[in-house]
Parts: sequence; C-alpha cells; structure tokens
Amino acid sequence: MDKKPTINDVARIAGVSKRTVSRVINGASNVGAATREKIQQVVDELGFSPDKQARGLAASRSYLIGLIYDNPDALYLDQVQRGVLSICSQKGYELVVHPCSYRGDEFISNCISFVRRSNIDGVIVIPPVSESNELASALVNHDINYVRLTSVDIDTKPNIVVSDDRAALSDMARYLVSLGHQYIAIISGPNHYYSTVERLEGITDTLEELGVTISPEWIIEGNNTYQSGIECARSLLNQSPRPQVIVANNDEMAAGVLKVAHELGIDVPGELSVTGFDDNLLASRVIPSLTTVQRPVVAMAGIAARKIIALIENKPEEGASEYTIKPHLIIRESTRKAVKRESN
Amino acid sequence: MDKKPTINDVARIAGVSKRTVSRVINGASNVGAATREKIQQVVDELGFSPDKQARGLAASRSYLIGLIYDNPDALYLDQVQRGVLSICSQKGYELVVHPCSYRGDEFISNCISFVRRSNIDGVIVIPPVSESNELASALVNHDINYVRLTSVDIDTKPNIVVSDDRAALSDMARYLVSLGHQYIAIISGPNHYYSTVERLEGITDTLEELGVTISPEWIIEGNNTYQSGIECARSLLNQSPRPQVIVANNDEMAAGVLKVAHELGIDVPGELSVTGFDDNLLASRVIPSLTTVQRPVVAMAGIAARKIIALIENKPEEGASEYTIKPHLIIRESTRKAVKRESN
DNA sequence: TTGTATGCGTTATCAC
DNA sequence: GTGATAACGCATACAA
Repeated sequence: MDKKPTINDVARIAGVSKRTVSRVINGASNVGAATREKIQQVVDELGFSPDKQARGLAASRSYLIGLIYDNPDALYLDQVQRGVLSICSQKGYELVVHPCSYRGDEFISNCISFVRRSNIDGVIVIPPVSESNELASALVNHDINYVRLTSVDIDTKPNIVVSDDRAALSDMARYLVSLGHQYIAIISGPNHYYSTVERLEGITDTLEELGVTISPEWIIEGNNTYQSGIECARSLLNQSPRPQVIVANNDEMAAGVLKVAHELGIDVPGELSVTGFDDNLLASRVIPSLTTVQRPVVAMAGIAARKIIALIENKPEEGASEYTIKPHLIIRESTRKAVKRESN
Repeated sequence: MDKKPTINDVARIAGVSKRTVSRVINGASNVGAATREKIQQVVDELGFSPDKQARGLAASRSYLIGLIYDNPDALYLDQVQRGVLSICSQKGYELVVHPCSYRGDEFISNCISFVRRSNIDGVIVIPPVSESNELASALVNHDINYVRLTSVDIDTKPNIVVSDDRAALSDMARYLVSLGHQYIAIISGPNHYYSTVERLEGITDTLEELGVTISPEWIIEGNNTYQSGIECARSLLNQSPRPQVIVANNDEMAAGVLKVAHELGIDVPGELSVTGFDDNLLASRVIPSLTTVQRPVVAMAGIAARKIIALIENKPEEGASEYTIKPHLIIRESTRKAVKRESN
C-alpha cells in the first residue's frame, strides 16, 4: 500500500513551498515558467491529485453536485445522470444522488439538510420536483446554488434549462393535421404540472390555428401511468363516433391506449393513430412502435451541469447563454394518414 | 444566513471541551451521564450535525459510497440506487454514482482514481462490471472496500450479493414442461458473462432432468439487445419445424422475438410461447405481456449497502450473513399450454 | 515571483 | 470521566 501523495510531498520533492504547488494546481498565473514546469512534472510523476475533502474544508467547497428527484422515469433519470456526469468528470466534480418524496412538507427541509450535511456545492433539480417554487425559494434563502430542468420559463436564466414542450406539441399538431386528421382526442396529464399545461396548450392552440376544433369531452386528464392510460382510452374509445387520433401526455399512457385498442380490436394505426411523449424505452419496442416526442435529455443535463458549475465558480457569463432546447418529433408506426369517415 | 454551528459552539455553550462533545456525538461510552445529557441537549437546540468533510479529513473517511456501473438497464440502475439509498440515508452515507466504460484497460485505474480522489469509503459494483475479477483484485490491492452484485459465487461472502439466476431458470424450465412443452429454443446471451452461463445451464440441465432434450441448433447466442433478439428470432422461426417456445436471456431480446412473431403472423402465445428475464419496464407493457423473471433488485441493493457499511465500519458479523437471493417467475400472457403438434 | 503562518471542523493521542 | 493539543491536507492573508 503506497499512501496517497500530498501537496507536501510534491513541495518537498520539487524543492519549493507548498504555497507554490498550490498555485500551480489551481492554475494561478503568477508562477515562474521554470518552477511551474518543475512542479507539474513532479505532480505527474507522483500521480498527485488534491484531496477533495481537505480542499473542501479549507475552501468550504466539496466538489460535490447533488441531483434531486422524485420517482422520475428511470430512463430519464439515467440520461440525466449521463449528461451531468459527462461534464462533471471533466471539471472535477462528483455527482451525489438524492431521491426525495415530493409530497409532504419535510421534503424541502430534507433537501436542505442533505445539502448542508455534505456541503454540496450545488444541486440540479429535475421534474417533477423542479416545478416546486417553494423548494426553489428555500434554496435561494439558504444561499444554495441550483439549476432546474423544466418546461416553463419559471426562473432566472442562469437557474433553468427549459425544454420547449409547447413547441414540440405544436409540431405534433401540425404533423397530425398534415396527415389529414381532425378527430383528435387528448389524454392529458395532471393539471397542476406546468409541463402538462404546456403540452396541452401547445397542441390545442395550434389545432385551433389550423382550423381544427377539438370537442371538450375529448380532452381528459390522466395521471401519467399505464393504468390511467388504459382507463382513459376505454372511455374515449367506447364513444361513437370515436376519435381517430389519441395524443397521450406520455409514452406510458400511450402504451395503455395501444393495449385497449388491441383488446377492442381497433387497428393501430389503420383505424386509430396514437402518439406519446418521452421516447421511452417502450416507445420503440411496443407494437406498433410509437410516434412520440424526444427531449434531448442528455444534452439538457449537460447544460445544467455547466450552469451549476458556472454558478459555483462564480462565472456568470458561462452560465447565462443557452437555456432553451426544443424537443423533436420521432415518427414511427403508430400514426398514419387519416381515412375518410363514412358517416359524419 | 445563520452559519452552521460547529463542535466548538456546542462545547462552548455546554461548557465542556470539544473532545467530550466528540465523544458524545460518536456514541463513546466513557462519558458521564450528566454531561452527556447536557451536551445532547445543546446539540439538539443548535441543530448541530458534524461536518462530513472535516470529519472525513480527520478520520480519513468520507461517508461516501460509490456506485460503479457500465450501461446497465436504466430500470435496474434505478432500483439499485433506491435500494442502496434506503439504507445509506439511515446510516448517514451518501451515494456517488460513477459510470465507466467496462471495455478498455484504463477503466480499472479510472475506478481506483475515482475512489482515491474523493476518498470514497467503499464501492458497490453492479453487472456487468461486477463480473470483472481484474477490477476486484485491483480493489483488494488498493485496500478499497467493495461489494459486488452478481449471479455467481465468485468472491468471499462479505463481498458479494448473489442472485441465483440458475435456480430461477430451473423453475422456468419446470414451468414450461408443466405446460406440456418440449420444442424449446433458447436465445442465450454473450458467453463470456457468468450470468449467461448460469441462466443457460439452469434451463438446459433441468430440461434434461425432466427428459426433454433440446437440439443444439436451437440454442443460439444473442448479445442482449433488441436488435439481436430480432435477428435470432428470425433464424429460429424460419426453421421447420419451428420451436413452440423461445426462452430469451432478457426482456429486450424477448421483445425482439415478439416483434418477429408479429411480422411472420405467428400468434403469441397461441403458436409460440416467449419468455424473458429482468421484468423490465417493457415486460408488462408489451402485447402480449411477457412471462419473465424478476430479481428483487431493491432488496439485493439494500443488502449490498448493509454489507459495504459493515465492511467500512469493520463489523464483520453484520456483513457475512445473508447473501443469496432467488429471483422468481412472473407469469403473464406470453406463455401458454402446448398444443399437440400435427406431424412429428 | 515565492514563502510563512494560520485556519477550516473534526478525530485521536496522551496526559490528568 | 475529562481536557489540552496535535494531526488531517489544503487554501489563503500577509509578508518578503
């Protein structure tokens, strides 16, 4: 067992003071070229890298970034982690995950104490927790850096990365109309989520613009689960006339729609087109594969990571630039040209 | 902004030395009952909790547990994180995630330096990385605590949690035979994984015991992807006579089988039974839903967390007990009683 | 451009 | 049982 080299070892071997070594490893400018090189060489030789804890203790930083979430889609979470980590590892940060239960009052104090306990330098918050303005203001009050991933412009530029769900569903509307559809039903999500409203309005507003009206009883509220998709689809598909398109708020519910259509002997996409949102693992595996919307989650998470680091290191210019990303349509098998309706 | 109270604050207010406070917060026995109570009271009042970094610097512990993985199923990863975190948070540890690319030589030094950099107290390694004995011995050499999740008994008891895949697939074989099946094909996984061999032998050995022979050309090797499932299914289902059952090494490939069967107009489960492994998100959503095997991943991860903490805190008795878990069959729609074959 | 001294919040060594 | 005091490895006023 060779012990980890410390800054003292480097200093001793290089024949300088540790202060100078500290300058070099932190990229300070005021160091002679010769000494710098000498020190760098010793650093490389020893494989020295500064101890994060000691460094943190001295500078009151931990080089730890927290990820706060509550029960998101597993695939989404995975993509977020990848995106964040690709940046973190470059910049010398580690990622600490912190699931919490969004419901309940203590979830906020829980998050705060999580940050406090481990001196987390900043947190990235993902949906649905990211929609909590209470959490956001608690973070502000406690002077904690944060970035939230969301679908609405609910915070200051350096603190959000937004996915323009509205625009994406507007595209979806245009696409469906271009296929000749007009009998469109929607299985929306829980109304208290911003994202739900964005998606819903994205589609309805655009349909209206295009002269397609959608009857109110064809817009129903699901809760984003498979089971809920099944129930909503049942109530929709047992009507007469029934819709020729069902736009679901996510892939899980869309999968539920496929299930019910299959039960009722309704051919998808022959008699019914179905769309989802997320581009889940499901989306491409299900039969027929789902036309859906893909958010570039990995990229968004990467941007969030850059922003949180900019915040931590106090470089506002780096964190303020890009912040909106538009998801894009993935067209697969579950949608098709409208067929002329016999009656009606 | 009220600053975080330190051990000094507690000591001062309680009118004792910090050494004594330290004793109390660490549950040392040699402290007078009166002083202990007094100190505890001040601690509660101030909401004091020891700073992890300082604590770690002094005791060379970080209270950080690392999770090492490479591109696992997202759902699996999510379940592992949940399981580990449920224990970690109780015991005051945080979880740091560390994806790595299993391929390549530097992945080992990468992992080691990850642990070193952040003074990670111990790591939990999940499949497929957990099958790397090279990594394991590197961890041993560097004196790093670890626990691996695996499906074979490849390490000492305190260092593994094993899922008995062999037994699970033995059950699967018995189940299929009980349905009257004998024309069984297998889409196996990459041979160099222990888990693949376990699953394959689990089923073939049991079939043999039961007097069902399986012809060698009906055992083919996929690579666990959807695409690979499709290719293998094609080659299997275009044979004549064709199998009445396809046992896939995981749900992804089983989904590929369903896809091909659908294309070829083969009814599942009427003409063909299909099984998977994992109980993926897919498994219950696909039509027909998949008969598959579910590993109690959350529970296993929880055990792994207990074990790694036992290792860290040097309490061997706690870490050595339970370590094998048997996955269980989930029977859904994709399997059915065998139909008599006309010819043959 | 370089070095000295001090502090960060805790644990651990030793003496009392 | 309790308390000074020295680590732990680094950053940072301040000085030279």
